[in-house]
Amino acid sequence: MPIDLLLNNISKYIHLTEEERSVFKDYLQPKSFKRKQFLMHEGEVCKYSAFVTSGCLRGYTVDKNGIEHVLSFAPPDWWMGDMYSLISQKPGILNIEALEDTETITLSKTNQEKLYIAVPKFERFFRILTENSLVANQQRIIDNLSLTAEERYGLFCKRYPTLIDHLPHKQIASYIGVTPEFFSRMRNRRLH
Amino acid sequence: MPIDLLLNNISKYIHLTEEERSVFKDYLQPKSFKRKQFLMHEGEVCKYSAFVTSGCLRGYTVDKNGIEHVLSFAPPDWWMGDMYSLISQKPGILNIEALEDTETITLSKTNQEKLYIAVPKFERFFRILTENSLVANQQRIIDNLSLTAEERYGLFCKRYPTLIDHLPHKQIASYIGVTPEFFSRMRNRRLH
DNA sequence: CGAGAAAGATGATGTAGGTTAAGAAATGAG
DNA sequence: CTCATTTCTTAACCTACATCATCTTTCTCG
Repeated sequence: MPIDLLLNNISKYIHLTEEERSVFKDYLQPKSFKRKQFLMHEGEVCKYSAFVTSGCLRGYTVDKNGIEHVLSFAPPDWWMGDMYSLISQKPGILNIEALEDTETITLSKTNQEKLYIAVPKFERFFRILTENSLVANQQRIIDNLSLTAEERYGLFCKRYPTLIDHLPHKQIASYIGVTPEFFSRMRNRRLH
Repeated sequence: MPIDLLLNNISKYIHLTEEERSVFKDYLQPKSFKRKQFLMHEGEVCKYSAFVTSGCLRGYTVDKNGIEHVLSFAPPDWWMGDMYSLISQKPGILNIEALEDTETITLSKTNQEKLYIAVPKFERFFRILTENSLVANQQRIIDNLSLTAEERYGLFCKRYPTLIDHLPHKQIASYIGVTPEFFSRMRNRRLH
């Protein structure tokens, strides 16, 4: 059951009673996306966060030259959303697209707020989730400031081994912050 | 009173009773730092977060070539800490230093945990704080991926006008991700 | 399974920003 | 106030990575 993946994930941080679990479930809604389908486009207000149970999502921006920049991937067991738009309820900056057929469990912004009131423990859960995400983002900033592209690629391979042979190279290149051409050259160098 | 700055800050996100406010105060400890004094060095476990009421702090890492990279500044009304170390209680990666004589109100990790239990509302406060911080960090990643150094400098000026004529140029250069030499050239170009 | 599209590789050339070095200006401890 | 230290500027040269163009390989969806 996909929802077990989510409940299991949550149980790492907070303990839920059977009652609370059932309240929580009522607030959720499963959503499926076909490859290349979008969860949201920039300029729209983000209305829910999505927990991936199978497949993979990517969130990216498009710069003034039309070049895409990947902010994050969401393989199974990860949450995805346009954080900025979710919390401000203003038009978002991210495009979120399914890289392959993807199953998610979504929690709408309104239900999330209801959940905080019905089961305050979830304040804690999402606080911890956000803290972890913040730390990962801070580390990425430091990496971007202090490492070469090649070193960042090495780190990516180490940190996300499952993603490496799963994603198109150009997506990884974009996440790391180089062009597909340079990425190709880097990889060739690595194989001596 | 410095603590009013903090209470005022908090009241933007949650409402506290007189009772709760007083519990909160009991968990706090004021700490002063002289210019160039360190709150923590990398490799130490971070034991508290600091809310700045006057002065300014900076958090930075040192790369393998000995070059410093500024992750964040904390002027008055901002929190500072090594998030990674605070939540994991493992040796931290940041050096946190006072850029000038600085007054802070600190909340130890242990008191923060007690606070969550004594006044659960603070789960919400710190969740929101962390969410905002996450959004700012995501934006910085996007900026680093998609803008030139000159554009990032422009943004910095717009977003942190008070910091601009307050901080040594080399610190801003480091935050933006360029060398002091290039920063100097950029600034000259701007003045035509 | 086959055609069209997308992804990847490779070479030639361009450029944003780094490095090194040295002098000028600002700053702060005594 | 002053000298030592740190910060800032300028200039010549260098390199990691981008761009552009072309070709090959791999998908994908009818």
